[in-house]
Amino acid sequence: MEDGGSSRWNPTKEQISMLENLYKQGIRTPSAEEIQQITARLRAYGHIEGKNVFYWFQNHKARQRQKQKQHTLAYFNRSFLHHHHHQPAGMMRRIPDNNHSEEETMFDYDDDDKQQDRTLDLFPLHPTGILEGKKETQDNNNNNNMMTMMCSFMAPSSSSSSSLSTDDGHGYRHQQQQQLPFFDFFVTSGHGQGS
Amino acid sequence: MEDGGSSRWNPTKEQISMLENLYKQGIRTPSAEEIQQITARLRAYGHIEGKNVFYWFQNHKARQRQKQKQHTLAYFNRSFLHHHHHQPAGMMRRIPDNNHSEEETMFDYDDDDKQQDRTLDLFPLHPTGILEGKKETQDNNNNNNMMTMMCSFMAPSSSSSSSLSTDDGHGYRHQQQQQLPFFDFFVTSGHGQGS
DNA sequence: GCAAATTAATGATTTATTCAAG
DNA sequence: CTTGAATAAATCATTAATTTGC
Repeated sequence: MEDGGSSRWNPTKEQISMLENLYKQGIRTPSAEEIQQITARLRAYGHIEGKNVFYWFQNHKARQRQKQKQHTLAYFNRSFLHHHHHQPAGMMRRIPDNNHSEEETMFDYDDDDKQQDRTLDLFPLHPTGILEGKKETQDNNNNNNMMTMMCSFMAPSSSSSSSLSTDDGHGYRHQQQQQLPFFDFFVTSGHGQGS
Repeated sequence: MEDGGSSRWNPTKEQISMLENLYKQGIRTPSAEEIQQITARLRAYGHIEGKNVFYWFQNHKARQRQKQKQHTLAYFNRSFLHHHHHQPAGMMRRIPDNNHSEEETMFDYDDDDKQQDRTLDLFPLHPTGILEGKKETQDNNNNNNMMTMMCSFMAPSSSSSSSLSTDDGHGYRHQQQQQLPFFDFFVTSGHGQGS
């Protein structure tokens, strides 16, 4: 398959590179808006959707973490095997022979809860000045929260695709692909953010 | 608070009852469309959104499972304490004194992977005949998959709320509530399902 | 009876694990 | 074997039950 009906996103070099940059800059769990903008930017380099960005950060974070864990483990082991517990007092800092330029230095990857800085303008590229007048007036309308957001977009769709009881007459439900979708839901009637 | 600005969904008796019925009928991980319809139905009994239905099934499934595990454990223990390993040859079947009408019988709750039947018309109520002509032509357009679905609804929103680099000028990013949203993403430009 | 204090349920989010395409 | 995609497990947080002292 060329690129058209690929079942899974295949990021381009540029996209990966930019995503990694964002990651290095501290982005871990981008918000809805961030994902939107990131996606918009990366689209210049190839087909991409918001979910891809979302997943990418999920996976990258997780896998960096487990890589980190392994390295820490390895370090401990090696440390013990060679010159047993001669730690120079004060938590060790770095894997001696770790020259990977990708990982954060030992014990230095900030987990989400650690109030990471994220001091960045996400793209060192032409910042299209959009979205300037945004104060932190998050007081009432922090509809950053997806769900809520999505809900105002989708309609109950009473006549789109599959029926609630796709029965086929044999009493069996056709398991289309492998399992059931995912977190597929959303949808609410127009209740807005009443009151 | 009456019901207006509650931060979390508070299901009514009827809603819970109906959800439990659906669960008993075999629903575990409803698809996007199913959630939509379920939500629509349950809305008759009070405010509710798709995500609530989604979460409810997630939680209920998980918690039934762990309840099940505990019961199984309890059974094993009791079994061993009273008449040690005198299993009548052929995996035991049922907890003798288990009269709960809620749980499935021992070892009988079907996990998602077990090609559950789900033979049901979700609501024993007036089945509104909607969505009849639906063949299992899921071959190409199984846009059952949210993500994809959502993506066609939302626009890049280049001027809605927060900026990508909400910098405030101090180089700090305002942590508005407690953490970052959730699985907030979606959004793509109109790429449809162009083959 | 009735609130403040505690505990139990359960709705909502995040993290870990698994599955499968390339 | 890497990694995108999806689900399940663990966790957090808020609301309802329940208890307790008055």
